[in-house]
Amino acid sequence: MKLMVLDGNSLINRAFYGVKPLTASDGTPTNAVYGFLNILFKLLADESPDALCVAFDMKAPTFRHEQYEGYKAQRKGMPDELAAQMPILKEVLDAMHIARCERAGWEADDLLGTMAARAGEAGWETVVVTGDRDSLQLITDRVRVKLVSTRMGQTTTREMTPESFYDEYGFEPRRLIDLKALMGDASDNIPGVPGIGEKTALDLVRRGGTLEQIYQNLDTLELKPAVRRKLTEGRDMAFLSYDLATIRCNAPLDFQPQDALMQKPDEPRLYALFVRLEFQKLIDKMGLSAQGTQAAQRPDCPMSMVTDAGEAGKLLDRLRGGQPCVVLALPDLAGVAAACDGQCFVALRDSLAGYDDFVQALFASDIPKTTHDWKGLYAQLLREGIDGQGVVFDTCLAAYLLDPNAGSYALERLALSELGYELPQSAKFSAPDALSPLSDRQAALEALCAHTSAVLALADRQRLRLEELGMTPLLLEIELPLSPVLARMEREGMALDRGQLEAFGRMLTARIGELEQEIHGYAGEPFNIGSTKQLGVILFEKLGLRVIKKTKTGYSTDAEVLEKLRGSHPIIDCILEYRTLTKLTSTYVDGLLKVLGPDGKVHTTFQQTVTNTGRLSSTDPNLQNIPVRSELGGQVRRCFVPREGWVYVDADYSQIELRILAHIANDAHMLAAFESGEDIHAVTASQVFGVPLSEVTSLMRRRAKAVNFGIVYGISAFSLADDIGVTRAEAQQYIDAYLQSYSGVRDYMESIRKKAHEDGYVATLYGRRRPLPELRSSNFNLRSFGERVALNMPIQGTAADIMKIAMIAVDARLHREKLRARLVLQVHDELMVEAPADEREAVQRILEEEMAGAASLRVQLPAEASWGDNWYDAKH
DNA sequence: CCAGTCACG
DNA sequence: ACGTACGTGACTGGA
Repeated sequence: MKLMVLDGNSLINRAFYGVKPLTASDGTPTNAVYGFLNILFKLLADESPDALCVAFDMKAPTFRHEQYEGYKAQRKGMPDELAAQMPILKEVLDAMHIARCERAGWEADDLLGTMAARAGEAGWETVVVTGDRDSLQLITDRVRVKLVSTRMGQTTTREMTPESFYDEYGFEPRRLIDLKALMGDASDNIPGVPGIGEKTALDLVRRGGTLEQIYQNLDTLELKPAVRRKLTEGRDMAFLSYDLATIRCNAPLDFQPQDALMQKPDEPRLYALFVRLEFQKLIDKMGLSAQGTQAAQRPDCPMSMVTDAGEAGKLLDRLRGGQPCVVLALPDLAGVAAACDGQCFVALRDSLAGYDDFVQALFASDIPKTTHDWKGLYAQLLREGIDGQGVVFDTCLAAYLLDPNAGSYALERLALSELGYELPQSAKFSAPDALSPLSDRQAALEALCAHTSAVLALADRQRLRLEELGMTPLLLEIELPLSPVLARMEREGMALDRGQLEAFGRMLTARIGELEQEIHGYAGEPFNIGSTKQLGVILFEKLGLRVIKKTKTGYSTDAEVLEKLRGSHPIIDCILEYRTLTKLTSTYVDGLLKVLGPDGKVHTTFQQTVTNTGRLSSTDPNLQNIPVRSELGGQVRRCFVPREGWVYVDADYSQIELRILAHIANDAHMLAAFESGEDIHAVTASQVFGVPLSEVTSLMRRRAKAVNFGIVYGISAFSLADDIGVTRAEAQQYIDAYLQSYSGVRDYMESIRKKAHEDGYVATLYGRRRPLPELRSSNFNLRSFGERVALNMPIQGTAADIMKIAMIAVDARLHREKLRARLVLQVHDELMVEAPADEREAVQRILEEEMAGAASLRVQLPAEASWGDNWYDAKH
């Protein structure tokens, strides 16, 4: 039988510092509880113990060792955000029916030791879980200790047994007490022997054994005189420290391991708790539901079926000019639901004569409508040949604007977190067979109505919030009008020359085969080159190459490492080429062929609610990362071809991010540099290196370019040095010189940091926000990350806003001028249009004008258009 | 399902 | 003294 005991304080501490700040909507911090539970679930999965108990420290009314008053007196109090989560964790554990253990005046590790001892007497084995190395002294044949550490949300546990302990320390676990008695422990306020540090203490314990023995043999042990003197003088301290360091296994517990047997959780109670804490992932994972709880009641929403043309007409009249109604559609537009005034009307294609007319009148009109995922609905309408209009609000886009960090905007989730009630799964009505005669049609329609009315309630709340935050224009003038543009781009797609791509693939495959032979030859054995684990063994163990960098799981073999190993073995060049080629085949050749449709085109999906900065992203396939930087990679772009007689017209912004930085920082020098039309990196080089523009070398320019990038990303000397291969001091000099020249940028960097700390968020020129809970973290790394983001997001985000404005304008102008040309792609600072050859010049002009004209800043935002018969040529 | 790697801006 | 650049998505191998 197996007992698992957890050090609650230690683990929640690790979780708090290791998991990025999370709060429920009401501001309750939840990250530590969340992190703790994740650790707990992982442990349960790994160990499946028969019994489980979590121990907590409890402050003693008086100090435990009054002889030494300093003890624990100065241990730093925990931060408020952590303290607030302790009672929550205990509540969760209670709801999970997990035993807890605390005793006034006893620390968690004493309780762990005591429980482990009792379990041992009862013939059980014990797994002690903690983040604290002190507990390693508890290790015996029956007691293992798992050491947990968490960083950046990743939890790693290391298991320590008597053997592994000995391997690491060179003595038995119990001797850890003697070690600490000698060297002390600042974090636990154990004084130790003054003047004895880790090195000496380790040596003493390895050679001398217990503290007792060391002092008995003080005269015979071979010791430096100074050490002998310190030991003699520090004798009292040593024995006091020994007591302090000893985990006491005699806490007054009447504990038997059977008392802590695993039990089923109180599901309704746990569900309610998790809803309050907004732990949707855990709710899903544990399959919890509201059964029997009093979650907020979903308001009733009476459903009426629209079954004849007369009713349909009356409904349309009622909707015209009224408050915006919520519209949701079934797959293939098999039915639509429209909700207003707490009522839900449903029309189905198979039960309403004149359904198509009704749908047309509803959607291709200015009847004011609210949607949830307007891009998706617009695409559905397009497939039916309807040009959707009149959408004045979208709860999915609004939720994204209100919290771009949230990750998912599924209605079920939003209803739970914003409205406090549970919604039936949308699969109930959106599954392919939801309306088939075999299914519960009534249930499906009721679920649809429930969703519709949730959108109605959600929209009311979001409207106010957006207004308060000044983001209404962002929704109404940018995101909402962009959705149809994106939907049409996706539908348009881009044609691929299948034959050419396949031929390229065959060429790559042939070469990959050769390389594989060669690599296996060098290695002296066949192995899987794609496995970093196997590759690491070959390179660093068999061939004995230098280890440059490690990952948390083993040797690093990334391109940067291999680049440094170049020349030390011919296998390296082969591996680099192998990597490049396999990447090309698997991701680009095979990957694109896999999603190439029967129409000979790939149709990407533009994600409008994914990034934290306001950019778009592209999936299935991702067309925003098609190779361009390498010659060979360019072959893939050559396979993207417009239809016969058409061309691709491509335009990109020149240095949009640096220009936006110049504007936001209002930096006179940088503005002047752009005004002059000179090459910005060269100008920067001239400033940083203090040479006339004409004497800037290509090396200087390259370094200055890296500085410019660094500034936009929230620079540090360390990373810059790493990037351009100079010393850290040199990199710092460059940065200093840069900030001296561009003092406006320097001031901006200072003021945006300050403002971000004060406000807890940053924003773009157009008011798009990114909350930065990281800035309130007591974790240095997280906080630094927050500060870099604070610098970068306004720049990257403003560029994204401007590009979106340009897309809407380009699209509108192509239509207005009755051109056949259509937008097909956006790659952050680049737009591509497919145009009939005779529209080419007009389209070039439109792209350049609308992109440059999308914003008026203190700098121009020039865009340059070019064209070609394939994507590669269009860009050059 | 995660880690490592690498493609893009 | 910390450990480092911002934003994405797809593929592979291996728990």
